[in-house]
Amino acid sequence: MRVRFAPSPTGALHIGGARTALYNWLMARHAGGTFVLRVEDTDRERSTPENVGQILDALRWLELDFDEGPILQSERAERHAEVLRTLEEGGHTYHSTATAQDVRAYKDRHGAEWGFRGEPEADGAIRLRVPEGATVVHDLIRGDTTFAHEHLDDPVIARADGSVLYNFAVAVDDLDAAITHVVRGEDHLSNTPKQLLVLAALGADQPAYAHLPLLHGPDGKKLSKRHGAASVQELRERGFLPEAVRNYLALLGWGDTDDETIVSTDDLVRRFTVERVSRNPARFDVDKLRWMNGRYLRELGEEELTRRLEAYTGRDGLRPSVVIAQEKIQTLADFWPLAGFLHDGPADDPSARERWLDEEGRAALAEVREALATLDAFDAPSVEAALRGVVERRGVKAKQVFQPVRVAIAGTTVSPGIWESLAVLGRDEALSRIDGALGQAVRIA
RNA sequence: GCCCCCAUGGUCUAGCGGUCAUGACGCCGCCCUUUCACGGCGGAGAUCGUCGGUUCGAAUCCGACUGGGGGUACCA
Repeated sequence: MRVRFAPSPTGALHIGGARTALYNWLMARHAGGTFVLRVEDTDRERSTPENVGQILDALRWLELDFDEGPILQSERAERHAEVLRTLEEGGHTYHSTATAQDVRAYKDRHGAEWGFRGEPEADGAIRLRVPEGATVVHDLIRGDTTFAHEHLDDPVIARADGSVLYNFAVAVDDLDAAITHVVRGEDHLSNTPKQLLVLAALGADQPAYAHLPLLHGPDGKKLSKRHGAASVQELRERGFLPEAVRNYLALLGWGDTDDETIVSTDDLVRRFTVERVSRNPARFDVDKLRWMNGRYLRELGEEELTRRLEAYTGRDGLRPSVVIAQEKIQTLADFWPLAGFLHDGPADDPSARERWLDEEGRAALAEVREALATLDAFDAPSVEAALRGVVERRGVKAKQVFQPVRVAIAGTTVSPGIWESLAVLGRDEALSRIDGALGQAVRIA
């Protein structure tokens, strides 16, 4: 099996493209085949080297390694010209100066359902002669789809200057790369007969096809940069893990008879078959990805999670705070807002201070300060015992004591466990923050 | 307009002629509990887009319609 991923570098790699890449990669790894990367950069206006770099970057981050390529379509111009000549010599093409308007006029005359047939001219663009009959696309996901040739326009396969167009180039490139399975988005289904016609004119065998349903945004509209985390780049910035993204994307449009939702990449490779890909378009649901990402995050283990968090935040010495914060975050991006106070001091949340550092709260806080100052060991169990002692002595609800302490050291009402946090801070820092809160609160009051 | 694809709770998905229609996210409740989470338990939520047909029996097969999507470029 030889499959390929053939993005056009007209922007960042979006999750739709990422999923297509993933499915191709899974197929190749499942079958022990070859995964080829080809860059379709023949769009002279929109393709840029920076975009090519972005795509390679995205694939690297997703850990979808390719075995051959990247093949640049733009570097195959000579070969394309050669094949074009073969087609001309075989009488499969003709020159035509007919424009889009001419095609429309033709349909006005003959009926909208009839494909355009031009008259051969001395020069102009090159059109492929569509023969009589029909072309059947045998799709691994959708079954057979028949396209009657009479509805198909004679497609332009090369410009007047000889530069070739997409439907011609893909066919030739897939043929030359000996691609056995063409797996791509459903937006290509309607163009497949044109490519099949090129192959037929060349007398070549056709590869197997599989057209994946398209991905939509959360609002059901087409996915774009405007809607949610649409690009791979953005997913990375928002703190998602590549392994979670692979799992999520694999299940977005593919299902097993098995009910498992968390499926490791190894298992995906083992179980994935393109025949089981769904025919329905799917919506990208960030909430489900977040949930899944949290699952993966916690499975990483403290050491590895710390490594990733340090790489993500660019900070060192995070291990202790990672340990106490890990069960409360779903993405790498969630970490700092939750646990940053352990490193950079309390956050500033006036409404939290107002709510918890009132007279009552300050009194509790002062008593906590006493208890903590005289503690022998300053570890989580000891701190907990001390705080609970204060609760008991004051005869109040636990939160009447704990929340003021939380606000004092974190600045907000949301944080990791309170005694774990105190222990991570250490006695000196903890007392100093409590003192700070007491002083500050007094000034406010 | 023309050609093509698709249709199971809000979202993803199982189902392949006979099930109380599966599981997950999300949502609600309870438990756990120092906040928020995590975890556990339970719940609400689907006339299987509509209509017709085939059949003793249709989510499952056929057709029409409706809705959504894609293509229709000298873009990819």
